[in-house]
Amino acid sequence: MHFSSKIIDWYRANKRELPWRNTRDPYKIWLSEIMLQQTRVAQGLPYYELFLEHFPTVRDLAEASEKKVLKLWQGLGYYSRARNLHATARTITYDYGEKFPDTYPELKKLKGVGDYTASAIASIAFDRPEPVVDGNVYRVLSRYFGVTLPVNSTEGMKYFKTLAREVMDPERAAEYNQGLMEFGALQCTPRNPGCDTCPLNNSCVALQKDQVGELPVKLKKSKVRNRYFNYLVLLDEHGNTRLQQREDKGIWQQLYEFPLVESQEILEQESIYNKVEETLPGYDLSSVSLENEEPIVHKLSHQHLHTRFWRVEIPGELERGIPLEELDEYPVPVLIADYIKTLKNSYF
DNA sequence: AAGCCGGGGGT
DNA sequence: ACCCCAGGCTT
Repeated sequence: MHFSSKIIDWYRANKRELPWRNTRDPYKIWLSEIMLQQTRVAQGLPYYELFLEHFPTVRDLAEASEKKVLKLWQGLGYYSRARNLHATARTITYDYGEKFPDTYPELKKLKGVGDYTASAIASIAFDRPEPVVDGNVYRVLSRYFGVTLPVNSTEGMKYFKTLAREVMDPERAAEYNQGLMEFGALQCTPRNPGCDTCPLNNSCVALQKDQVGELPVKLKKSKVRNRYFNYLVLLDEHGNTRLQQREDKGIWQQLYEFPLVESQEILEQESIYNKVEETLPGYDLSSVSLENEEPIVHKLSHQHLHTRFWRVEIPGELERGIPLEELDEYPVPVLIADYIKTLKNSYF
């Protein structure tokens, strides 16, 4: 039996029941694909349900504020996905008459829709014979066909895309694509793959050559950068604090955080005092207290953020203050959300 | 081609 | 500590 047929048979017997598999609505397919970029099904699933509750149609999403979209996205990471999702919802609604494009090249023009996602929507929602190549597919194909080309090199990406197209079943693209990805997620896993029970174990090149553990080949990984964050948590006598919005570069664009002092190394208390003096001239520094002596290390995939929170008690009423009760309306990074929880516990 | 962009879970 | 996840965008 052929590769694609075995994948589809395996899929029919082993597939998970997932909400976006019970629909051909391109809006829902698109939403699920954006959310699942670099994200596990288990992590993305609750967000998918949440978004459909708040935005049943693409128009509902288009008419929402970016702040609300980011708030609902909070915790899922890679926030440019949320901003692009919102922008594309508006494009579909206001420029495309609420109708999704149904071909690969047209889909790929949408913000946040790259090669993978355009292929996924074209095949799953519209039955186009477009092969998808995601992290699962790289792994399965490199092992089964014994391909040692680095999957994240330009040459490798072209090769695997071509290979995926050659071995796909164009008549059953939707099922084949989803089956191949599901197979990678559940059977041909990164570590401890289920080769013993694999329906392809009599023809898998990597298994025959004992190279399952070495495939797929990937090019290096970038180094982790250390950063030192000091957040000034202003608190006035009315229980107001202050947030500021992060700008158009770097991490957490458009999300909110407390006023930030960043430094190359861990700051001495003296330096923080100086910063407070600059910000609030004549301020009584005896009301500044360090919340956590041991920095909280918030780990992103490419940065470690060594973070201290300083509580700054403000006499009277703060300008541009936000009541603590309203803090949860603001989209914030997980690092800030976690601190806000403890802040509220200590305050109330 | 390389770097950047989150957060969580598995090993 | 390191790897991976239904990748895409910018430089």
